[in-house]
Amino acid sequence: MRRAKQQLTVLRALGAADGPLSAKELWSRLSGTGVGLATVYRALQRGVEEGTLEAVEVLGGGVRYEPKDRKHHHYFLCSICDHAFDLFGCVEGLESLVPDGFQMTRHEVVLLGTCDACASAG
Amino acid sequence: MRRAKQQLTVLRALGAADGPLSAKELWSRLSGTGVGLATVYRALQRGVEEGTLEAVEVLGGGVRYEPKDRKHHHYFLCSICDHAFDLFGCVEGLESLVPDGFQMTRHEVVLLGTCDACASAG
DNA sequence: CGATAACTGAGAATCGAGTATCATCTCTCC
DNA sequence: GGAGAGATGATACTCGATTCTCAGTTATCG
Repeated sequence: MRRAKQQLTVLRALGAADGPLSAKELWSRLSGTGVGLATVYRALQRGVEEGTLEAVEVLGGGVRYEPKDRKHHHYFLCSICDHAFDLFGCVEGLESLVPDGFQMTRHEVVLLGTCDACASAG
Repeated sequence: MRRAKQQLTVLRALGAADGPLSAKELWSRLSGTGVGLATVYRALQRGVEEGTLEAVEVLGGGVRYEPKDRKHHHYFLCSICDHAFDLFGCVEGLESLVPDGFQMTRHEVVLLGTCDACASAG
């Protein structure tokens, strides 16, 4: 039986986000709930172990986490607020970039720029 | 006048590489020359300040450096040897991924998999 | 050669991210 | 209510990357 109430709070906040969040980012969204940073890390670690979360690396520093049930997608990283937004869709023609003898198993695409909110505010 | 002999050694090694190198990676390629890690960092920092080098972030951890004179390109990151290789060419259709209100100024593409050497060895 | 400023390597110091520890708290089951 | 496992928050700690410090070295110019 799972009694981890605070961890659920953490996972719920992560599920509600519009993109992958870092531990710190997630923690700051929980200020007011009294959840400690250690608990955030515990929830994330556990989620990854149980296979419900995925640790992803976008540019711009550390690891971010998001629910694993999402389809293949990429990210838009806002250079002002440093938040990563999920994008939908993908691109074609990646195979043609692969050099002879190399085997591509995965690809990542990151778009950088300014998000809606920051563009309006700026 | 520039008298930094060791720093030139560092920059030359970086220029000869087939992709961006991290400070450590670069340093290990200089083992035998007696160049210290601090000097590698100094050369990189100076190169960036002078505009001849660029600090780039590929996935897989830290910052890597490469000469700034190279054209727009992307990277292939080998998950075995963890080396990043320059790729030539780019992809189309990125604009269609950008959500309304967002402004894209840059993009990064990283292909992951196994490089030629590691695939043969594996 | 001799003075000076730049450069160098080694190791100490710093910084941030993530982890371990521990005393306390709280479910759950009886 | 009481016992015990699991959960929690604060904080100390670890670890790797980078920067700083300093004493010794070296290039340049006269």
